[in-house]
Amino acid sequence: MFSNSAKYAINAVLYLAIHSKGSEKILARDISGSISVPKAYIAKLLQELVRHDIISSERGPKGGFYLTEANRKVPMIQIVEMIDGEELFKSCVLGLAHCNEAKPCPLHEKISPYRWSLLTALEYNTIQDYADEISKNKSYLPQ
Amino acid sequence: MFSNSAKYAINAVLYLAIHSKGSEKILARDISGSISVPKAYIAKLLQELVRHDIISSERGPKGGFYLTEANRKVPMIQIVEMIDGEELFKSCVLGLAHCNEAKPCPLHEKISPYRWSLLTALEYNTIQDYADEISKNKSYLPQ
DNA sequence: TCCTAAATATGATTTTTATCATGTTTTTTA
DNA sequence: TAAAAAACATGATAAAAATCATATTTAGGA
Ligand code: FES
Ligand code: FES
Repeated sequence: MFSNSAKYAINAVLYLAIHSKGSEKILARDISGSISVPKAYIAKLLQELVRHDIISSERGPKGGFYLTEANRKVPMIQIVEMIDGEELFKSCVLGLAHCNEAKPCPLHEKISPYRWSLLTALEYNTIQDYADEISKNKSYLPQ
Repeated sequence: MFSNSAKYAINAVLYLAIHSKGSEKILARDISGSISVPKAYIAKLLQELVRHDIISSERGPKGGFYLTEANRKVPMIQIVEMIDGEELFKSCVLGLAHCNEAKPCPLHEKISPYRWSLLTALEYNTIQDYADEISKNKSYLPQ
């Protein structure tokens, strides 16, 4: 479904959302440990998330990663699309040029309503929305 | 979702189901051309499908690939599992040890209906079922 | 101002997946 | 019984994804 990188990025961002209150900063090292992804790997992903304005960072001692209010309002889909691209939900599961209502592949009818609802769930729910669910123990993070 | 190999295999098998009536055999070369996958690549996949009793073949001149009645009754899921493995539908999309109803990850609720729809569509429908839909122009194959 | 701790930039390596190639076996047919 | 046409087996190469490494820049604090 998602690439490893996309999974890791989602985990990292949600970890941040839950653990960095206000301007409290979290180190790449700590995120790495908590979500069990090698530091060098997650660091690279975090840097790209910063470049795309999905999370925020500060360098130097006392630096680290954190989320602004604006960051918290970013829809989840942006994390996925940053890494796996926009085609993920738009391409046909069997390889038709584009998923096509008019000339559907054999699996289209069975899956597209559910696929569409997944897409909208990622489009209309923000990082904060998902973090809230975790805080309320309605869902859990890996580890 | 599926690997390229799995997509190709599904396409190849459905092509076979539609074009090989009875004991009529289809060449790897023809399948390759029709579904736009390099011959050497699809040939390798076809051979593995034969080894798993999902399709049938005969060597030599007048040889080729075809489907027995038994082959036509094989559920689609077998093609996918042969190639992408059984974990595809059982593993958590965010990396929890296993997809878990009791302790779900933040995306579980959103994604489960999609995955479930895909899984059941593949488990409860046979190769022939899908071929019939295509023959009745209710769905189409790539290209 | 200098040292240190952090992110950042960049690129190298490894692993996996996708693709290509080539020789071997089987079977039909002349 | 020889030639040809097909699948089959095996492995080589290429491309992409995942992982690791290292030098640079920035900012805080002594
Ligand atoms: S998923 Fe194949 S056409 Fe929509
Ligand atoms: S728990 Fe993550 S997909 Fe079910």
